[in-house]
Amino acid sequence: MRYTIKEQHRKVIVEGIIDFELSDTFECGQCFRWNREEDDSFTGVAKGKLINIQKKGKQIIFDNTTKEEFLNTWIDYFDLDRDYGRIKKNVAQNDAIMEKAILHGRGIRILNQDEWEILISFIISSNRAIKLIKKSIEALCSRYGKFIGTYNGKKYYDFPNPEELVGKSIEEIKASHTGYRAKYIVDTTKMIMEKQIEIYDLKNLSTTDARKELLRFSGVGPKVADCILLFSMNKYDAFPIDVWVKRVMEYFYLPDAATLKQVQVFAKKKFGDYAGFAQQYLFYYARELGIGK
DNA sequence: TACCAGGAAATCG
DNA sequence: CGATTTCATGGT
Repeated sequence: MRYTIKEQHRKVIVEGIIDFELSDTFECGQCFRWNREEDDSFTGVAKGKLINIQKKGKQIIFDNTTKEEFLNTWIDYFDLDRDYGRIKKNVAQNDAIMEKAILHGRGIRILNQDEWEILISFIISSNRAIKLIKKSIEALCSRYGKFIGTYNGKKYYDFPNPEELVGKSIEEIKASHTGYRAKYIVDTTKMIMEKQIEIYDLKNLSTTDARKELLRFSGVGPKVADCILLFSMNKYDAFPIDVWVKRVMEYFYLPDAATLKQVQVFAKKKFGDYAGFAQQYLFYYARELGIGK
């Protein structure tokens, strides 16, 4: 797929990107640090950079960046060189339910996010509402992350790296409203600093082996491990099962009160190597439908 | 007020 | 082993 790229005054204007909608991509549950502005653009920090993105007709405008950064960083981060048309065709098969879910989330792209940030973010996510997860992560960033810049009068901070978190007490971490997960964050940060697990090498392992390693971290269980694999390691056969996905699978495909194992086996058989994409379409669709409330 | 939230760890049988 | 209970905390 080819697009045209123009640069002017710290703005990069791109035409020709298909299968990419900002709200679908930023609100399908894979990320926590992108926020909608009043003009329906989105502002966020990723890769240590602060940008704002807006869609205007056929154009997508990346503000506060350069053409070089777009080519070197944002194409990869937004997964823009992947053919989502082919993915959607494969996931949809002849399933009317999946076709509806895909239509609703037609503009989803699975971001290539930082392993460490996703590790800590999803440890924080366990058993909490998304609004509160975002609140905790922002508190951690503004407290311990580097100041990146200001946009629309709002200050932005990078996600703190392991060096910036290590040595903080459980009580200090708790000040970011993490509750009992503070201990998991402290312990996991220590494991990273001691190089007990090389988080940035795990993507070179098979999904099964990388998952096994992730499960050694404090606060990482099956669901969080699958999120890390899918959202930061290109492991698209991972299928994270949270309360929403479990409910939507029970609603459409399986008996009520299905076990996690049943859901997992069914998803692997039905979606195979594309399970992660299917999961995102289903999660986003389930939340749209409000299934289970 | 009671219940629930993108679950995991500890404990039980 | 698999199944059940406990764990902070804020929103509704």
